[in-house]
Amino acid sequence: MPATIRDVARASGVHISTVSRTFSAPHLVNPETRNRVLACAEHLGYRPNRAARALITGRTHNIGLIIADIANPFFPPLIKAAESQARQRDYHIFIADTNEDPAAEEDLVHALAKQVDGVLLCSPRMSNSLIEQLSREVPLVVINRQVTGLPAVVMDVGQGARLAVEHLTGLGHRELALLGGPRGSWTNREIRRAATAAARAADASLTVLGPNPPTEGGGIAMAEQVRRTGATAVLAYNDLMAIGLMEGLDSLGLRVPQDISVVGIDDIALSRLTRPKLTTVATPTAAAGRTAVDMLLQHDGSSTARAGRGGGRTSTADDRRTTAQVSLQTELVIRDSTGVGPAASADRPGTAATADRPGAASPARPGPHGHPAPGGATAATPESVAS
Amino acid sequence: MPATIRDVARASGVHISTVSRTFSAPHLVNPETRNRVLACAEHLGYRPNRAARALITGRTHNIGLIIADIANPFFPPLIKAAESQARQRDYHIFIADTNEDPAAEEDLVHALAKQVDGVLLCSPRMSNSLIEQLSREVPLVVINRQVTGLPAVVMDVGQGARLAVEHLTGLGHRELALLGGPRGSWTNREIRRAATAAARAADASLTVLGPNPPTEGGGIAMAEQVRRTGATAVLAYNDLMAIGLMEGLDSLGLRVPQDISVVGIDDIALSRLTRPKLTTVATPTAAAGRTAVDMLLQHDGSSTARAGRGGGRTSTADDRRTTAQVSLQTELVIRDSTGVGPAASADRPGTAATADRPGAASPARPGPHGHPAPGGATAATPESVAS
DNA sequence: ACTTCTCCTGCAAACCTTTGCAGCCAACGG
DNA sequence: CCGTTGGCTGCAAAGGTTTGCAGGAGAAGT
Repeated sequence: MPATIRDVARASGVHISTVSRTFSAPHLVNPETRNRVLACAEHLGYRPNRAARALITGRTHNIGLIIADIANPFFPPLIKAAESQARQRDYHIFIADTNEDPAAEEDLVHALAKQVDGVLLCSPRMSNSLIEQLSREVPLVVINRQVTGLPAVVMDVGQGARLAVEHLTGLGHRELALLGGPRGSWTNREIRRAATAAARAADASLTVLGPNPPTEGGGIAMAEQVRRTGATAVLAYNDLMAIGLMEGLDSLGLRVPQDISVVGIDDIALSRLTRPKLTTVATPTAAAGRTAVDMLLQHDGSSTARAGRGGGRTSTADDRRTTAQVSLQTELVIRDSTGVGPAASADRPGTAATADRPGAASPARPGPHGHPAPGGATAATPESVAS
Repeated sequence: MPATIRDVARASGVHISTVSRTFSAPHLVNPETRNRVLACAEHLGYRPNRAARALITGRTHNIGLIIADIANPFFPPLIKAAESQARQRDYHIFIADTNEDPAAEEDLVHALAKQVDGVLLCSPRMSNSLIEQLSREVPLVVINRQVTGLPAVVMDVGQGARLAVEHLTGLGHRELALLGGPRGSWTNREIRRAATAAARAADASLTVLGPNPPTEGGGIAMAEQVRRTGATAVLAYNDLMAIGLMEGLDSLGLRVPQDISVVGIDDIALSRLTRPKLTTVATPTAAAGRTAVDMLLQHDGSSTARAGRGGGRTSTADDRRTTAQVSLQTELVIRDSTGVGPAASADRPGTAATADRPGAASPARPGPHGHPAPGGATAATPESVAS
């Protein structure tokens, strides 16, 4: 039913190869002929069959995008940007949601491998070894993690976490908590390392809690534990958890930011809409999506466009040919969920760096539970410095 | 580099056609041979090349999914469900974001047409005529709109809007406002029709405002106008607008729900997280995604699975072969953004159905603007009953 | 023993393009 | 006038798979 190259050839009285060239190498065909062919093609509604083309050229003009969880509001802006960038370069995007299920992920990549020219992998929990194996099957670009030998685009959450901690200590907080994310996440490790370092540099203590599921529920569930640490400020693995935490703190009778400050990471759209509005570390998700497709596509020659967008980029490696790592800067956006710490309101006896009684700093309504913190605030765990 | 059918044939000492049959028609090949072939294939890591297969069978096992705006939180759950359902049936999903740009949409469909077996269209503003033209090029299922002759899955927002209005009038509100969505949206028309009818039935007045962009910003911007209508309760086209509206009302000094009640539509995840939590009409987006791929796939024989999921479904048409319309039920979820209306607190003089002075019902702090409403609250516009 | 049937397998065409190679023609230099 | 060049076009192979058709082997029926 749909017109093929042969129909066009017949209609315009030339050989199919001429029609083919009209589309894929226009300079090789006489302008007059070309116009005639073009006219016929237009008239017949002809579009080259990409599958057939792929069969012979080996290039499908498709990109796979594997996402851990589409419904996580962190991802849609990334997807959107990747799709847009891809389309602009005449590529289409296959999308796949793995539901964080490693088995599904492997199947997926295999199934996709033949149909795409490359895959963008955005799946924090997948094992490194599997990724390496996969990368032998199809060009891969990983997002928000680092795998030796593979091109990657990461967001510099370490820097962001440092900024956040500095912001907090600057406000006078000495007892910090870090609401950790899922085990095995590169981002999580990065945040933890940077946060502990920054806390130590500011002579503040930092309790790290986790691992936790990176969801609103994960935040809600940890509210009680956070309170027990006695921290007056907490940095969460992502905005979703931060928001859940605020929710949980609220039902414990703790006010944000008066009693406790909360900062998230990601700056998802939602964070502007909570009350109080969430202070958070903005990650350039859209830029990451664009950059990732650029990296994938620059590898295969075809596209000559030089990657030049997404400001604030720091190329960490040689731009030669392979395994570039692009790190995108983050920034702290201060809204209403952070406020001055206890040290600012009164210069109490006892140096700030030592652990006080939990809750002593906050004049919160008592709340239903009155337990003292079991072990007091623990010091930062410095052993995680090695990547 | 990747193993082809020929490699497997050579390795297992059979003809390629036997290998082919081993995968696509196993019952035609001797079990013994089959196992040998399977073993070789496994060993070589062979996977049938879907492009080559598509070339000859004409079936790509791909589905296109065209979305107006991926970043709109309404869509991700739909995408996720569609992707999952598709994969379960051994289909992959091409995703495309049109940015609400009609020109992009057309290109997209054309480009996709050859690469997919069908397209799910989720793009409220696209013109009907274009859709019809497209449907001649590739099987289409439209979501949340109705195009004569095309299979569709819609969410029954009309019913939801009715429920919402009844909820509001039941609380004693007599002055309602409807914060309309974008022009040309089927959903918008449906809501409007049902809401006006329900308001009339309850003898309440309803002012419809719009069209507006279906975003948070659209809601914020309309806060002042909403207040001018004097309405004590408002139904918004979607949750995003409702949330924006609450934001705007707040900065006007109006409290929700004490001064004014707000209800949204969609029940996006965000709505559980705002303060106050948003009362809203829950639409079964995930079920819609699943159902849509089922409809698309049941058309082409191959899959024999009977569509039987997504409870609460009402089939509006014959299940014969073509142009079925599936309507999914919605339900009202009552949270904290709606409260009793002024009629409940004091039985003022003047029948409820007539327009009072705007703001008279609310003891709000004055706020910066003191204009009386220009035309007072207008009556419902009944001319939009025809679809 | 001969036909008929069933089961399995091989053959080759077909799907729609791309692309290296060769051929044609006109123009041009000598 | 001949040889060369350059611009354009046709030819045919190739890419990986499916599938109608035919053939072969053995079993079953007569």
